Amino acid sequence: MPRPRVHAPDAVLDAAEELLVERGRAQLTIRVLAERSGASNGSIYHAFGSLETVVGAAWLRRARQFLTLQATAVEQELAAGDGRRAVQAAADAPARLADDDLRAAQLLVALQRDDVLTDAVAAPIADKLRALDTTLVATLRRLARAVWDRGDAATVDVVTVCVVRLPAALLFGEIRTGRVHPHTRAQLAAAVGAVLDCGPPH
Amino acid sequence: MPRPRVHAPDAVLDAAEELLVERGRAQLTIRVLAERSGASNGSIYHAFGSLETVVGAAWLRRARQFLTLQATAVEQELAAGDGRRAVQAAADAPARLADDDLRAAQLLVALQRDDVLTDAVAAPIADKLRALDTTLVATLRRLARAVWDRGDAATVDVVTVCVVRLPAALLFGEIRTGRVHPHTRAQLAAAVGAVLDCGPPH
DNA sequence: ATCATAGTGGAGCGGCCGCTCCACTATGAT
DNA sequence: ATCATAGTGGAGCGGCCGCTCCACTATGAT
Repeated sequence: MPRPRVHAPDAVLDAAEELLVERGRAQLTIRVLAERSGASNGSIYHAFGSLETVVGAAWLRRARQFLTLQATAVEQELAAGDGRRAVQAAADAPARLADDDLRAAQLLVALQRDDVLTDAVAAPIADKLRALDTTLVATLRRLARAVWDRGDAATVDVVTVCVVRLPAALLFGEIRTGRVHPHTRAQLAAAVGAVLDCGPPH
Repeated sequence: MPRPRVHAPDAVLDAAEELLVERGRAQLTIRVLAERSGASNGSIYHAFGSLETVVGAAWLRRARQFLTLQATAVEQELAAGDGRRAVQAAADAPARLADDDLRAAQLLVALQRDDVLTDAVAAPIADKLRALDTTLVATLRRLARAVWDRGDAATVDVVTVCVVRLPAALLFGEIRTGRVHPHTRAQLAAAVGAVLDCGPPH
């Protein structure tokens, strides 16, 4: 009964993604997005409600892609029974994503979770973004149990350092420039191993 | 012969520092800075020329403080002849700065070099900021030589990972929240050791 | 043919931004 | 006393922002 869409929402997200990777969040304005995507200001607001919702929805697609890839890699190593290697695989996941789909990795590197999940993100997208936290924490706890037979806060913190902080330090810059060196991945695996060897606080 | 200053430029930098730590760069506007520092819009522009110059000058003070502390720690370990421990000391420098002067560390964590050194920074401050790069690279090369008797790009890159990237990953979040745990410093030392053991690419 | 309605396009509102402009002020030199 | 001048204070300019508003359109149902 209504007029059909002429701008697919996904096409707007694609344009937003390009602009976020090329120019960063601060340069993504509704006017630039309208020009790049071909959709008018009015269409974008009708479909999404706010610019931050567009950013949230674009990020959500890629974060899901990443977590799926990461979970697959983790399950594979856990099936082989090696908790330590599972943590290393989880840490290496951003590098694997960059191999598979550089733009996906570049979007996740351009914008962190807290940059995305702001008050202006519409509830349906915000809820889905928060659901990703639960997924990630579940993976982290699973890894902590695999290494130490414990999934308490202290062990989860150690795994978080290995799987979130160390990859950000070593890989993100190279993903941004488009080339992840094998040597950097080896350094990451070594650093993860060393942090795991420290164990949780006393 | 002229009218004397009623607002010391350092007091404006102090106010800018507070605001940067408390609210971040995006919330630091000339109006907020004028209100907090007590200096008027006109005074601030007369003294600095642009808001980005204020930010640059505030950051410069703290970056110098940090590099001095870091260089002292490095020299001490190099005098003892242990290149590996010198790299670990350099990596630990942000944690030591946080112990000495939390606000200094928080400013450096709130803003990275590239956020500060923009086109709008007045030449005298911009030049001094660029001079810090030279100082840091000299330290990195010195460390590379101490570990491998080489100061080429490949070895300097490894030291950069140890001294710049790993501390950012492990310490910055805790500095932001105001409490650096000893266990985190131990993890950092272990990760630095592991990355050094990898050596430069083949 | 008419109607209800989701979607479209673009003018423009209100607000904040960095910065400019300029009348004015407080000093030391004469 | 007068003057030159570095510094002060604040009004307000021009520009960009996110977002609203609303007349209009293209469709399927009747």
